[in-house]
Order: sequence, then C-alpha cells, then structure tokens
Amino acid sequence: MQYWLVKSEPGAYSWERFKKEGKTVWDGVRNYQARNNLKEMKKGNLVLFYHSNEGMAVQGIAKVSREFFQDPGTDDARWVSVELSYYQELKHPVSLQQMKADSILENIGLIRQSRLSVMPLKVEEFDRIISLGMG
DNA sequence: GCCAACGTTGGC
DNA sequence: GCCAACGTTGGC
Repeated sequence: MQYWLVKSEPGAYSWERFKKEGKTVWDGVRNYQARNNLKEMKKGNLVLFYHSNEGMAVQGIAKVSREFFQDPGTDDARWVSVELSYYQELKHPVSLQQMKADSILENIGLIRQSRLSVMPLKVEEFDRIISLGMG
C-alpha cells in the first residue's frame, strides 16, 4: 500500500466542499514531479488532504477511486488527473506547525519541498499524522 | 505584502 | 547547453 499527500488552497477547493461532494477529479496539476506522482497512484491508496496558505493543516483522508486519465481541463496529453473519494475526516486537523515540531515528520516532503503539490508519504509518516489527528 | 524556493522560458 | 529573467507557490 502506498500513501500520498495532496495540497489544495481552501479558497480554490476546500476539504469541506470535498466532504460534501463525496468525490472529485483532481485536475489542474501542471508540474512534472507532481504529475508523475499522480500516475503512480493505485486504486484504493489513501491520500491525505492538506490545506495550503490558509488553515495550513491536514484535514482528512481521501481514497483513490480511479487511476490516472487525461486531465479533462486540457487537451495537452502531458497532464493527467485521478479521481479521489471521501474516506475519513480527522478529529483534529494536524497543523504544519505540529508536523514541523514532530521528530517523525520534520523531514516530510511537505516541509522539505514546500512547492510540490502531490507527494508520496512513508507509512510511518502517514501513521504518525493519523495518530496525531485522531488522538 | 513580502520573499525564498524553484520551475519554466527564451536568448545566446 | 547555459543561464538570466520571470512567474508561481506557499509560508510567514
């Protein structure tokens, strides 16, 4: 099982909206590294949903419900999307500050490479965020 | 609002 | 192929 983290500015697409809609096409990724990560996602993989810029925190968990396909927002064959479905909400959002202060999470991709919007997580990183968010 | 990090573009 | 200029992201 592979674990992931995706970022969204809540003003552009929020966790609240995702929760209400139940699923969404994750489109608009225009960065090769992020695109490569989208292509690696397998159906059933779990994906943390992080709010950037405002309310900077992991909000909840999504599940990959459809593997990559052409991004419907463009005809350019380089760019792909996946479909994500609502899975579970964290009891307490896990803030960037909390992650920076945590010895397991201090070297997470989110902190090391702050501009990447789709990234893999190690199992122990995923588990640590869940335990902080559900504890 | 500022700025660091970093990806992209285009001239040479 | 190099690199300066420029644009974007995202934390503060």
